[in-house]
Amino acid sequence: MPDHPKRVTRRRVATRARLLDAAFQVFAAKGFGHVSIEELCEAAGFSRGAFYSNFATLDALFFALYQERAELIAAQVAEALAQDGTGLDVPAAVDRVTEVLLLDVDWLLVKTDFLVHAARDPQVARALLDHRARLREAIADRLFRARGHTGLPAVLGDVDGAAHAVVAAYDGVTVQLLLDKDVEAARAWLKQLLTALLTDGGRTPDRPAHDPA
Amino acid sequence: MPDHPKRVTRRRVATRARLLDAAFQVFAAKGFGHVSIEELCEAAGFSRGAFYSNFATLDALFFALYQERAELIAAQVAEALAQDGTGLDVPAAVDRVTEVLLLDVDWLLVKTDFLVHAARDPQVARALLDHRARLREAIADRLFRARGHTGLPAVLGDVDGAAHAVVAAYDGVTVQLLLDKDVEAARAWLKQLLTALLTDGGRTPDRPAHDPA
DNA sequence: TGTACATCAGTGAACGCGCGTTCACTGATGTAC
DNA sequence: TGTACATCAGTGAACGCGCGTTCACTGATGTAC
Repeated sequence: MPDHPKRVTRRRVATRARLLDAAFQVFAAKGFGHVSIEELCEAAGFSRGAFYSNFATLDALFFALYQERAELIAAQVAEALAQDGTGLDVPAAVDRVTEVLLLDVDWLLVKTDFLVHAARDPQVARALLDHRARLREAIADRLFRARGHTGLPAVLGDVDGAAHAVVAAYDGVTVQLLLDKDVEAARAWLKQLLTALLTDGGRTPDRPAHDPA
Repeated sequence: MPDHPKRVTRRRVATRARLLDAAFQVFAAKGFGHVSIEELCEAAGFSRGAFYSNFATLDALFFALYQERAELIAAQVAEALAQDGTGLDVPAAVDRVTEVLLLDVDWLLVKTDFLVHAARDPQVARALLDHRARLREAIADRLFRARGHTGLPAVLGDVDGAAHAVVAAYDGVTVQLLLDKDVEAARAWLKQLLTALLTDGGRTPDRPAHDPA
């Protein structure tokens, strides 16, 4: 790229990255809204001027942070879903996705902060909804590949409905996890929920382990 | 009660109530963490001194506010569940509970603020977990009364597992509602989810309306 | 590869305001007779 | 029911700090030759 309409020095890139990394840590620990620009800069090892040189407001930084991390997670989920190309082994896919989605409690904290932020700003909500839609599409595609091999409960409607349900289950389990901080229980619980939602009832007489958390 | 170990004047009670009401409005509008004591007092029509006369910190007020409202909602849910004494008409109970739970978006906003707050403070998390446990118990009781008449999917484990699932579905739908603000869609969607979770599969060939939001 | 120059990115001091917190005061409320 | 008194609850001014924001400056980085 010998074309340089706007030079972006590598120094700048590095500073921005360090600011975002520090922001993630500090936001996770104290919550967006309880973090001052001063604090953030100190955590990143910069003076406050560095912040203003890179972002207009704390909100802008938070938005950039969310975009970056959300992209990353989305890619990981897509990978976990693509892994088994045949689309036949739904339980295995559920396992893999569950691992990815509930890997990092700090991310869930920051994500939830971002949710309450978005809930009060339509622009931000738009971005979050878009991201969720992409996630859902990836899931729906996967379920579509598995159709016929797995009986989706008709009450959920079609494959899109089922994808919606998966996301809702994820969100629901996240809430409990944020309170009890028990990642293992949350994973087991999410797997159970997804199984209940994606298979047609599972009225097997033998019961799996239950009552998580 | 002629016994007065600590006089609580009615003036004090009224002031406290007005502060809490104002707090609910302002927190819903701007989010806890973006509200100053100054702002809150102005909204309530008091000077800042009034606040300090009634609460030690903003956190303390928020906690009191949550307790108060949560109690109220819990009572409403319990009522909605008790309404049909026989315990046979589960779909009707689902409808009634759905109405109550998704009645007030402002409450969902405040509740979610409280969640992110609780996620970073074990004491507060404890209170929230207790409240959720009470809700779950009420639901489990109700499902227990309906046992035999409705086939719970075995994957969820027992009645407690199903109650857990109901709460998770509620939380999941709440997230979507906070973003798209479509209460009607959220209600329809929650009903569908609960139906899928509480009945054994519903593999009826005719599909209900689907793909909300 | 080296040097001279231009531009950029982050520094850190300075300013000022918003707001948390305190407290002496006073009007309101409750009590005693 | 009325009056005098005591206590309480909210007032609002004052203090000061934390921090958002700006900006002249300088060391770092990139460019040209």
